[in-house]
Amino acid sequence: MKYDFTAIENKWQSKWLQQQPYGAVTGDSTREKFMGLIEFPYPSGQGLHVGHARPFTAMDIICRKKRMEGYNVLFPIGFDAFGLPTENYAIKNHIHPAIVTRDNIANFTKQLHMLGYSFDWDRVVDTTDPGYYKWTQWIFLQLFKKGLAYKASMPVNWCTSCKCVLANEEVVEGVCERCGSDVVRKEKSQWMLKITEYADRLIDDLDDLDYIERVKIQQRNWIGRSEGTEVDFTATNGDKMTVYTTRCDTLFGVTYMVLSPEHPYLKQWKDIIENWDEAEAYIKEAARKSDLERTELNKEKSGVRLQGIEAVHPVSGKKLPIFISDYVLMGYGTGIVMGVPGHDQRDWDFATAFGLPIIEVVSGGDITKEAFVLKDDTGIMVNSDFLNGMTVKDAIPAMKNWVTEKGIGRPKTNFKLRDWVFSRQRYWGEPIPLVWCDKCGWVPLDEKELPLLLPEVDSYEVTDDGESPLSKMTDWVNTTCPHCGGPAKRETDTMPQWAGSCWYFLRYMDPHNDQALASKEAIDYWGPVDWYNGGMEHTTLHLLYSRFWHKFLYDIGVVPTKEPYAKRTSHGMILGEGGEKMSKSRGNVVNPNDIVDQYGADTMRLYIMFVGDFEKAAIWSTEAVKGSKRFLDRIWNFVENATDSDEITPANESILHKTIKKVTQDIETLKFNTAIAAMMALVNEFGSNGASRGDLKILMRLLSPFAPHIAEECWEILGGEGQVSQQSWPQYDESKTVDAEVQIAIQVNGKLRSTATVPAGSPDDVLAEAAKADEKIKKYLESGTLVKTIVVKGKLVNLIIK
RNA sequence: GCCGGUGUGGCGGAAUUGGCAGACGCAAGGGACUUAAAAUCCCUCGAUGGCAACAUCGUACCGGUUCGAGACCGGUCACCGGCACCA
Repeated sequence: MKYDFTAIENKWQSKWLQQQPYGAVTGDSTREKFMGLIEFPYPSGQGLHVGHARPFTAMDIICRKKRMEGYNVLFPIGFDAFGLPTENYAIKNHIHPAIVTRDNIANFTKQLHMLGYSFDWDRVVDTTDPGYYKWTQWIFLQLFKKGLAYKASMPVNWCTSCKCVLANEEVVEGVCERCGSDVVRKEKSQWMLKITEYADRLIDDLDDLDYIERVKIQQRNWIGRSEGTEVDFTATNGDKMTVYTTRCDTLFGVTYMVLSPEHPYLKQWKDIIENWDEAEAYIKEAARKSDLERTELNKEKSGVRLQGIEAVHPVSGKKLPIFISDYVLMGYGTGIVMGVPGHDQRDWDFATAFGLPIIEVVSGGDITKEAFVLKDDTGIMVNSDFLNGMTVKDAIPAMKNWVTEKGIGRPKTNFKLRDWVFSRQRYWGEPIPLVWCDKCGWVPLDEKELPLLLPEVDSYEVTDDGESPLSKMTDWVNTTCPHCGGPAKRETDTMPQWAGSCWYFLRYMDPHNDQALASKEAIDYWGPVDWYNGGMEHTTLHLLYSRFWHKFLYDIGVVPTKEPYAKRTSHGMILGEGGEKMSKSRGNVVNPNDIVDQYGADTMRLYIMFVGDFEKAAIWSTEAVKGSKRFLDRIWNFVENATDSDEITPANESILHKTIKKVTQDIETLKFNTAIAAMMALVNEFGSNGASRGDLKILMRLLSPFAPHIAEECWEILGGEGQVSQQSWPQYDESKTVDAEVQIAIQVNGKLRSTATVPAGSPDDVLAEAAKADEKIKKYLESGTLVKTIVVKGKLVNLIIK
């Protein structure tokens, strides 16, 4: 009989649908718990693609193995369903986004069943379900009550096409991450979350986490902690001009000061600044430029020197010219920079462009050619008063202490991380549960009022002035103040797509709870997530945001752990046949449905894991899928013709133990490709030795996490008890993984000249003798003198002959 | 520019972390079975030379350490990802 994958897969999938065998049991103290997490998908209209199948299959394999090892496994799935594509589709087709979402989720669910994933289907979450976003809103209210959510008017990233603000993390190379349109700075009043308050903890707590190193590095770089010094300069009108510097040792090298064009001093100084027209024109020009233009022009330094005001050096008392220039960012440090052209290349470029003096305060470079920027802190201070003769390394703390004692400065830590712009001018997101009252200011809704439901609107389109579609719903907007009962207006912006995913793993632990986001017992039992695998692209977005929210929930006593995820790994992308990213426009997208139709889900699963190193990008090849199918065909054939014995075939014993060992270890280290290769090698060996039912039953247990349907079917054919997925994970006996005889390499002067077979565990001198006795080696021995013999146990003998 | 990562047959990729380079698979070639094809099974498959046993070369490039280097060290190049005027 042929391997009829369609019939087999349908049979087992409908059985699983009925039995729901993968339910997790909260509170089971008889077994160790394991929570394996994948990033829940955004249910797009295109459905599941092979890019999902890779991480999903991987975690499914891990969880299936953990179950067989006796763990109480929670492997949940859900849908991160708020977001722009759904809203845009809804606008275009005049369908409510909730209906679009429902249909897409139904399609995804079907596809996930089709691939045989062992999710706990009783715990599905949907971020757009009011029963879910009630708690997203609840967490937001707690953030608000603790002062971590605030509304501020500031220059924000504005996508010209989405007509919506973007978080810093959503701007990639000056354009919108989602649509690729230009991003400009726009002054807008926005809800912000104080993630910066957690910056230190977000960095420091990484040390104890089992995250792959590149994730930690990327988060550290993104948060960008820098230790430096603030120094107070003064303006001639008496205003304090505080700067931030990491090189306070160069204080005597300052020849000018620069303000960011957005600096509030500029408006204050309007009447003092004699060339205000010129300054104002520059400020306006800077505001008009998109981020892209601003960085593209970074070779040519531009700026305006302010007339009528100067700065005073805090030590020398010298007058210094003040400039405005867009190379100084308002969002970092103090928005004012001390210009040290001798030792900072940007300052050097600026000073050169404006003909400003360049003073050398660290010797060792040629400051007439370029700034001398130290990398190893070993330069010697010159022209620097009491610092002269010191190394830079010593001068930095010396100056830091000195300015602190004099009261003109202080140590300061800065971060690149900015607060999180949290509001979006969009319909399809969680409503922000706050109202504005002219008397009371921003007032939170009573928690009993949650969820604050999204109202029905006539149009989902943003207004041209960039207001949320909700702003037009006057019935909804106009409300009463929960505090004073007077007239009030609701916030009409919604939360960003990232909100719902910040805490979804907690909801999985207790998804039907209507009293709390999850019960304490459930959180205590399941948390933290034992293993979270996801894409690198979320490292400085979702992963960082959810660590932030979790730390906040820890602070208010909702969760017992500081960190949400104990372990984080990451998979590589699946590229199209030509080695390029899969995309609709390139037409190289592979639809898993087609592969399943043609070869079956088990082949699909096997291939996506066999395609290459899980952590690296891999190129899809529909041609190569056949190899995985052939492997399953061969297994099917062996099962149908199994030798009539439940014993292990002696000739297969050693390779069986080796394969168990290899597969067991490789799953833990994400080496699925070599685990499958090992099983293929085993089946090749069956080709020479034949395979008994006993041999094949072991293979089925190893195979079942990878290819669960065929493994169940074969288990049944082989007369196994129950289902193979309910069996224990096979154990290997180390002593049986060793062959009786091993082949060793014989080298002469480091070059392979022969091989020999010796009994396993032979002592060194036996190996040496075997090597010397080898027929092929004799001529080398005769050609010179043996001066040294190197023996590596069980591996090789190297004869040094001169 | 800065921070990561990668570079191995025609292709995807292995290599116990310093010990037989190319496991496993795809493609290709040859053979068996078949009226034929597909499927399946068997063999070959880094390069060069040789009838052959075998020899020489070979893991991006140059150099080094070592009895021995794909792996370690120094330098160079290429590609991929992230950040990018962060003072």
